[in-house]
Amino acid sequence: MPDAPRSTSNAKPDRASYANGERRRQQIVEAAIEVFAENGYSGTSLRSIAERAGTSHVSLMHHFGSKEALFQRVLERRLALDQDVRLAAFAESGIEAAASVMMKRNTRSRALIQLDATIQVEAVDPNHPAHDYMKQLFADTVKEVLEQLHAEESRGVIREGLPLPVVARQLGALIIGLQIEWLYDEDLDMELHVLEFLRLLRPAPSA
Amino acid sequence: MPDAPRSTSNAKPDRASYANGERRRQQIVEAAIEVFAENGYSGTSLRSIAERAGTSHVSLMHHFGSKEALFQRVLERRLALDQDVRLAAFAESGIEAAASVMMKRNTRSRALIQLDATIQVEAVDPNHPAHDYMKQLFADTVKEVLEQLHAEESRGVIREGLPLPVVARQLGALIIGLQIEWLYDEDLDMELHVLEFLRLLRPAPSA
DNA sequence: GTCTATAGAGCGATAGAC
DNA sequence: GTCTATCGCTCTATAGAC
Repeated sequence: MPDAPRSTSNAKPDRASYANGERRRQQIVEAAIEVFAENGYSGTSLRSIAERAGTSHVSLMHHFGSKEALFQRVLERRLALDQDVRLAAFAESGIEAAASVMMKRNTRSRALIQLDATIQVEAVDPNHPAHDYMKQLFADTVKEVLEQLHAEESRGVIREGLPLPVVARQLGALIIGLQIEWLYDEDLDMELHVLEFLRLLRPAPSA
Repeated sequence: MPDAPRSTSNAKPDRASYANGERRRQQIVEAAIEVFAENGYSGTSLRSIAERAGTSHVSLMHHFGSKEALFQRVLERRLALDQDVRLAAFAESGIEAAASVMMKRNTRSRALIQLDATIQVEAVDPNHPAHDYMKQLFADTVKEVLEQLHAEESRGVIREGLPLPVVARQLGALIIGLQIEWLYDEDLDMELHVLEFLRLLRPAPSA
């Protein structure tokens, strides 16, 4: 998702305030992430988002057309936000380093974690606007992790003979659960718990 | 919370239909579990519960006084529902058998799993009526599991030198995450994933 | 203990002035 | 692009008849 013509900062506004409209929309999406995270889709009102964004619910309707359309923009933004981190992390550094980077980063953004957790559970309903999105995300994540695990296995970093598809799902589920528990207690060291799990997969318990 | 005078079963109704009122309340709580599970606390209306229970929302107000009071009854019932299983399972059969029983049983009750997942996430908000309840439940669970793990360690069922407090939390988080993923795909074998995790803890990978 | 009626508030969405 | 006003709907909760 390219960044759209941005005529702020140093370039002069090339016509009128189209760029300002874009900036406004981004501010609103940012506020919407927080409020949707805290209250879920059905629990969130346009008025409450508008209040946090410093505008009116009519303005939201003007910019996005409907509550659901705004929510879809939130989902897109959320996906875009971690895809760079994800790609960079998984690239070639191994699953431990990747997990480390990802968990460290997540620890820094409560809104994102809460958004994930809230939507994951709410979107269990097949009629929820994020249901298909979420199903796809689960499937993609397991697939990505599984590929990494296979690579690690052939590199000898993890033990042979493990049921890798099961391990991949375990890792995904572990992260989901840890994030929820972390929302109750931010002192929980998510990175540690993930890394310790990966340690269990290593070849020689030669301690 | 003692069980209030119950004049059902063998004692004759000592006056009129007080016992019927109690049965009615139980039916309503049963319906409420399902609806709260599907829509969360804030997403659920008294009218929708009343509809499923075959009565009116005014009747709910009459029996429970408020939406929040009804919700508290739901939480109590949910806790009572698995405490028997929990005690029986954890008693002395070892953590693998306990996990097996618990995951098998959970697989049979979608409403309970969805209720857990929904409330766990929604109650992250400190103002949520189930926030303290949930925090307590997390803490109790980790403590219970940790005790079991210590027992297993001294019995030699699991490897020595593992960071048991971390393992206990991992197990709790794993189950939370698995239950959420299961809500998207009931073919997911939760029991298998938990048992495979416990296998990782065993002493000799002499396979 | 269940009914109808209603209060009082919040919701998503629309219309039209500026 | 933002404003006020409003529609039609749903919500929790209460009042009072039967």
